[in-house]
Amino acid sequence: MRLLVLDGNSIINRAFYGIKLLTTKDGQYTNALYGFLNIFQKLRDQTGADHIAAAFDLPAPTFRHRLYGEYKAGRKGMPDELASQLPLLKELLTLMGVTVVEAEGYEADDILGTLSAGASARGGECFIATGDRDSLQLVDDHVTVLLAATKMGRPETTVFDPAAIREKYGLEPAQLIDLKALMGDASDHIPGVPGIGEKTALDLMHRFGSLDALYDQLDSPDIRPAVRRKLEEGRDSAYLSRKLGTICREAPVDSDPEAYRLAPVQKGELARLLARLEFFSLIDRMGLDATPAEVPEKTAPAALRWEPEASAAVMTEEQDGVRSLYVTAEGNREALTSFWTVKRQESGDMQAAAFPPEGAEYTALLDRLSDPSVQVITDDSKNLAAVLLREGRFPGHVSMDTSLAGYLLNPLASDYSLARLGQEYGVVVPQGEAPEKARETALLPSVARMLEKELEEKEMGPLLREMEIPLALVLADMEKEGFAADAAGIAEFGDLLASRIADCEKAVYDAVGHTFNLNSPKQLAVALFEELGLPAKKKTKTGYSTNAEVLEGLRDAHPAVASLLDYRLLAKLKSTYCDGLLKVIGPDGRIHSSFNQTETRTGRISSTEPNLQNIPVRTELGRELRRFFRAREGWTLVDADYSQIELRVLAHMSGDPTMIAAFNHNDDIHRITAAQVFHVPEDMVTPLMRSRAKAVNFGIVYGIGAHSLSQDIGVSYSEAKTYIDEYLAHYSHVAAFMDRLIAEAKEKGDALTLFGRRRPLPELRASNGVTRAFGERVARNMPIQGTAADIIKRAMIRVYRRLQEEGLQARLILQVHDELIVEAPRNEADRVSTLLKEEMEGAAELSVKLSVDVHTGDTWYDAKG
DNA sequence: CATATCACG
DNA sequence: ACGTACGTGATATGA
Repeated sequence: MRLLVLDGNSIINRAFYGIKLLTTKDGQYTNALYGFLNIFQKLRDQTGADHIAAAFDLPAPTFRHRLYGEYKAGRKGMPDELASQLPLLKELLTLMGVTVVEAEGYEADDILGTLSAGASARGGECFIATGDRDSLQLVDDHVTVLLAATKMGRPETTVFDPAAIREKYGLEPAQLIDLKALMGDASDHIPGVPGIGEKTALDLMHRFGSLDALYDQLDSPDIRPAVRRKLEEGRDSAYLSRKLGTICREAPVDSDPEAYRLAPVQKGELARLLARLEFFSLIDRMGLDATPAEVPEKTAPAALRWEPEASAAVMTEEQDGVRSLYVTAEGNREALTSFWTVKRQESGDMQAAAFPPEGAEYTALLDRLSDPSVQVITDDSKNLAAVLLREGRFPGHVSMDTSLAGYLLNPLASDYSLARLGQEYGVVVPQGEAPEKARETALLPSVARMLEKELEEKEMGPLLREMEIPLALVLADMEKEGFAADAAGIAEFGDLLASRIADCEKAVYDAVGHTFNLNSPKQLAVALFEELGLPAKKKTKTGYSTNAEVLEGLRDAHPAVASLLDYRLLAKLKSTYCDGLLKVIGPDGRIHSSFNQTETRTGRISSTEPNLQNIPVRTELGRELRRFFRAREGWTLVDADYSQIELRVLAHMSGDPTMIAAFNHNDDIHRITAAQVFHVPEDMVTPLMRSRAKAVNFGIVYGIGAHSLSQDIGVSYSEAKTYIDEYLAHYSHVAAFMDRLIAEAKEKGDALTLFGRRRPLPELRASNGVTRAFGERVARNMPIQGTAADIIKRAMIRVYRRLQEEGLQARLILQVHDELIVEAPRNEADRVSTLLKEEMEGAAELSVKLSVDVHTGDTWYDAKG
C-alpha cells in the first residue's frame, strides 16, 4: 500500500505563482490548475501510489463570516485569480479518483499529519507532497516528504526521508519542532525566541537535543551569557511556539489509508472539464479519448466511414439552390498537394475522400473549386488558394475559413487547426479506421457551422468575408511571387562583415586580456562587470544585463565597450541577415516568405522564414542589405508607405479637432506637437524638441507611462510627465478617448478596432496591478494598431483587385505593416504608382486624409524614399 | 526549450 | 516583491 497525500493549498499556490497567468477564452483563470496537474502526474508516476488523498485548508467560519456571508472556504489571503481555481481543482481531483479531504477548523497540514500517522501505524508507505518545510517534522521510517521547490525558475522536488533530514540538519525529524520553537518562522507567525536565529538555534539543538533539555541546563557554561538571557526572556514564547509549530495528528478525518484508494477515473466527465479549461494537451497525455457528452445534436457527426476507393463521390451539399464544397488541402510550395473533401450523406454520416493530384477526378475537383457559383468551405483558404494558383486556376468563392474565423473570434489562441477548434466547440473527431487527417477533415462542416454562428453574434461576419478571406488570396499570391534576392551580393557583403567582425573580436579580447565567447551574455557579464569592474546598471532574471542600452552608457568607461557594440551590430547583420537570407533563397533566385494571418493579437500579419518585415533600415550599414532585394530584369519596384497612419487613426477615432486640424494642415505632425507641448511657434522648434515630441506621439499610441518616456528620451521623470500632461491638455479629446477605450474594454471585455476586430482582455480583470496596467495599455493601443492593420489589409485587397482589373503584370510582393511593395514591369511603373496611392489613400474614409508616399527604384534600397 | 538580444513597424 | 511603452521573429547560448 502506497499512500500519497497532497498538500493541496501549498501545491496550488506554488503552481499559481510559478506559472504566468493563463485564461480560457471566457476568462476563467487556469494557470494554477495546469501547474497542479503537471505536478500531480509527476508525483503519481514517481511514487507509484495506489492511494491518493488531497488535503485542503478549511478554517472555521467566524461569527463575522456567518453574519455577512463573506466566508469562503480556504481562501484566506488568496487573490481572486487563484481562489476561482480552487473549486475546479477539487472537481478535477475527484474526477481523477482522488479523495479530497477537508475538516472544518483544520489546516491541510493537520490532515497530512493525521493521514501519515494512520499509514505509518498500519505499516504502509506514505508520501507527503508539499511546498512547505513544516511537514518535515512528520517524516519517519514510513513517511517521506517530497518537497517541491523552485530553483532558478525550474520546479524541483527534493526527497526527505529521515536520512536526508539528518544530513541536512543533523537532527531527527521530530527535533525540527523544537528547532522551530527556538528560531521561529515569520511566514507562519511563529515567534520563536526573539534574537535567536537559525544558526544559534541549530547549534543549541545539536548540543542539547531538545527544548526541554536546553531549558533544564540553562545554567550550563556552554551557553553564552547573551544567548542565555534571550532564552530566559523568551521561555514562554518558545513553549508557545512549540505548541503552535506542532502539527496536529488527530484531525477528524478517516486515518485509514484504505479510505483513499484511487477510485476509477471518470473519463467522460474529466475530458469534458479539461476541454472546458482548454487543456487539450493534457487530454491526450492522460490517454482520454475526447468524447465530451455535450455534442450539439445538429452538428454531431456520426461515425466516419472511410472508403479510400470511393473517390467518385460528389462532395457537394445543396441547400436552397446553393452548392457547397467542403475541402481541406495539404502540401507546400515544393511538394504536390492532395485535397481531402468531405461529404455529408443523406443519413447524416460523414465521408472523407482523398484526391491525389492526378487523374480526372482531381481536375473535376479543381473545376468546382474555381466555380464562383460553388461556395467553398475550408480550414485554410491561403493554402487552398496557393494550390489553385500553382495549378494556374483562379480561386472561386470561399464562404468560410475555419482558421480565420477562429482567429477573429479569439486572436489570443495559438492553434486554429480543425482538431483544436473541434475540441473547443465540442465537436468530436470521429473514431474509425480512416487516417487522422481524413477524420479531422470530417469535422469541417460542424466546426464551420459553429464558428459561423458565433461570428455573426459578434458581428464579425463581414470582417471574415470581406477582409480576411480575400486577403488570404492576396497573401498566397505574394508568397508565390517572392522577392528576388542577389545571393552573390549578400555573400560578398557577408564576407566583408566577417573580416570586420574579426577585427572587433580581436580588439575586445586585447582590451579584456583574454578570449571568451562574445555571444554569451553570461561570459560577457563576467568579463565586464567582474574582471574589468565596470558598473552593472541593470539586471535581468538570470544576471546582469549587457544590452545595447547598458553598453552605450559604458562606452567611454573602457575601450572594450565600443568594439563590443560594433561587434554586436555586425554579428547581427551577418548571422541573421546574410547567413539567414542565403539559406532561404529559392532555386528561382527569389525569397518566398510565409505571411501568417492568424499570428498577431492586433490583426497585423507576420512574416516568417524569413521575416521580411524586419530587414534593417535604421543604420546605414544595415540598410545596405536592401540593395540586394531587387526587381527582376526589366522590372522595377514601387514602394508605397502610409505617412503616420497610426496617429491619423488616433486623430480620427478620438475626433480631436486640434489633431485633425494639424493633419489637414498637412504639416510635420511631430513639429506641430513640439510647438504645442513646448509653447513655441512652429518655426522655433529645435530638432531636440521635435524628437522629444515624436517620442511622446509614439508613447501615446503605446499607452504611455512617464517612467518609460523618461527612459526613452533621457529626461527626468517629472519632465516626462510634464510633456505628457501638456500633450493631453492640448489634445484633450485624445485624453478623453483613451479613458473611454479603457472603460469600454472593461465593460465589454474586449478591445475593438474601427472595423470590429476584437481582442479579449482578460488582463483587465487581474487583481495584480502590474497586469491590470498592462491590460489598460493594450486597451489603448490595440484599437489604434489594429485599425491601422485593418486599413492596410483593405488597401492590399483593393490594390490586388485593381492590378487584376487593369490587366497589369505588376504584382504585390511584400507588406511591412504600413508599407506595400509592388514589382512592376518598367512600363507599368507610373500607372502602378498612381494606382497604389489611390487605393491606399482610399482604403478608409477618415476625418483626416490618409497620405501615402510612393517611390520607385531597382532595389528596395532605392525604392524606399 | 527558455532567455537575452536586437532587427523591424 | 514586483516591473516599467504596443506588436512581431531569428539567432545564439546554455540548462
